[in-house]
Amino acid sequence: MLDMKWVREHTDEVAAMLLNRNYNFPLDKFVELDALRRETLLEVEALKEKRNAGAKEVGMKKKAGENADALMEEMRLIGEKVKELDEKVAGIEAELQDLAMRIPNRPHSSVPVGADENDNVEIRRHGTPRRFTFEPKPHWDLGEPLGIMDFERGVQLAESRFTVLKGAGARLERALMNFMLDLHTTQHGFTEIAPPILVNTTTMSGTGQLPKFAEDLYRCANDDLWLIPTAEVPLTNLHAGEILNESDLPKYYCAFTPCFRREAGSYGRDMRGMLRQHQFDKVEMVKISTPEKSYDELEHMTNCAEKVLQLLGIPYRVICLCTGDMGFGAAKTYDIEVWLPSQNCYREISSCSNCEDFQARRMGTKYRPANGGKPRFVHTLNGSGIAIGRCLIALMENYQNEDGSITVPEALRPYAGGLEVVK
RNA sequence: GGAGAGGUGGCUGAGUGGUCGAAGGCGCUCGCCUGGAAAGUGAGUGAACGGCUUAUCCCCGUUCCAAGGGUUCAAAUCCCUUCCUCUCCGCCA
Repeated sequence: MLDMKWVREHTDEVAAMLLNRNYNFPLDKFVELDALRRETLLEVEALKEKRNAGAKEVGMKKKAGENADALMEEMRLIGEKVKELDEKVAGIEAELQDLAMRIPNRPHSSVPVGADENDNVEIRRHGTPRRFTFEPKPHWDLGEPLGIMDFERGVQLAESRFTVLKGAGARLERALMNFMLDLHTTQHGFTEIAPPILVNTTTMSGTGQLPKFAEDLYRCANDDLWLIPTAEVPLTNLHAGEILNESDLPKYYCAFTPCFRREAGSYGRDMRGMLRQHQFDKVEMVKISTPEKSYDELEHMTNCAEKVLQLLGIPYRVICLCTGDMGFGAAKTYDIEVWLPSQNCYREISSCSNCEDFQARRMGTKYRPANGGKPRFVHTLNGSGIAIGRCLIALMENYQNEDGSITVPEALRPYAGGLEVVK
């Protein structure tokens, strides 16, 4: 959520920002409603002031043994008017709040302006895609013969976009999880968290998944609970409603969790294999920072995600998303894309974003500056560190051998019981 | 799920209809005291929204004692609903 005052005083800038993001938003209605809110508030507050003074006077008269009937009647009438106006204000505020929650974050000035993914800017590449002496297979043609991936049974147990991992497939999934968690906790200073995977509506709204993106989420119909689409949600909300001390910052959290996404609107895309699943595992990183440090923290967090791929020896590139391709709550986003030989292109495996104070304002997370000033909103960052399912795919495809076996990267072997080759 | 107790400021803890944003204590900030520190001592110490304003300073107003609703001229205090915590019982990985 943006600062309402700022929006009010910078409507031109907001309109331009919405345009850059390809966003359709009724800004005129918002401005109009905001003015009406203040106007009505002024009216009702004046009446309340009168009523408060009157009530006090009634008290004093009664104590003095005087008759206060006329005054009480007058205050009763004011009370009725107040109630009426209070309801009006509440209605306006609810509508205004709902609108405000649907305005996307403002991109940082360093973000390239562009319409879609074609305007994203490549920042750097690492590793050289391997030159195969044979035709590299897609992961589904590797996984099924090896007996480590079962797509049919995934569908049978749930529906399409679910996969069963078996034997070495499941083992590698678990190895990757432990490898990434150990790296981030022991080398990068993150505190490991095991959070709830079901969260309530307030939590889901804090990070911006609600109210706008309910269609993308799985919901528990009998409870006010939703399945998380990423551990960003519980991790970032860990300090919702709190005022932290500056000395407590920055906070580094990471967690392994399954993630659940309905993938509404992606019918037909990446239907084969397990590139795009309704359920997938991920190690997520979250940072809570002061505004001054948040962009340095973004660079560092992106490096932490890259380190995973570097150690596994998988080629990747880092791109900076343009204004039109960025997510709702992000002010700046780096995507990390891994090389997939079967597709002959780079595919997203991690997304690292600085949300600045966008989520903090929704959650109510502030910090008290060390110099004792007023509490300020923190900046929040999140990044995949990294998506495990896609990492498994990338590993399989990049490390495949001509006979269909897969060499396990050395860095992973200690986590896979010494397994060197899956065959 | 059943029975009971309770949810007040950064913490602790008073407050059962009126001048209570809320006593006392702790903590914190500033000052005094001290060679310095402790102890002692004096003062201060919440947030949101709106108005005023060059100003996120002041000042003024409104709101906030788990959340939402109700009663009343007036609610932290009375009533209802929900949520949460604790104790006991039941159930359970």
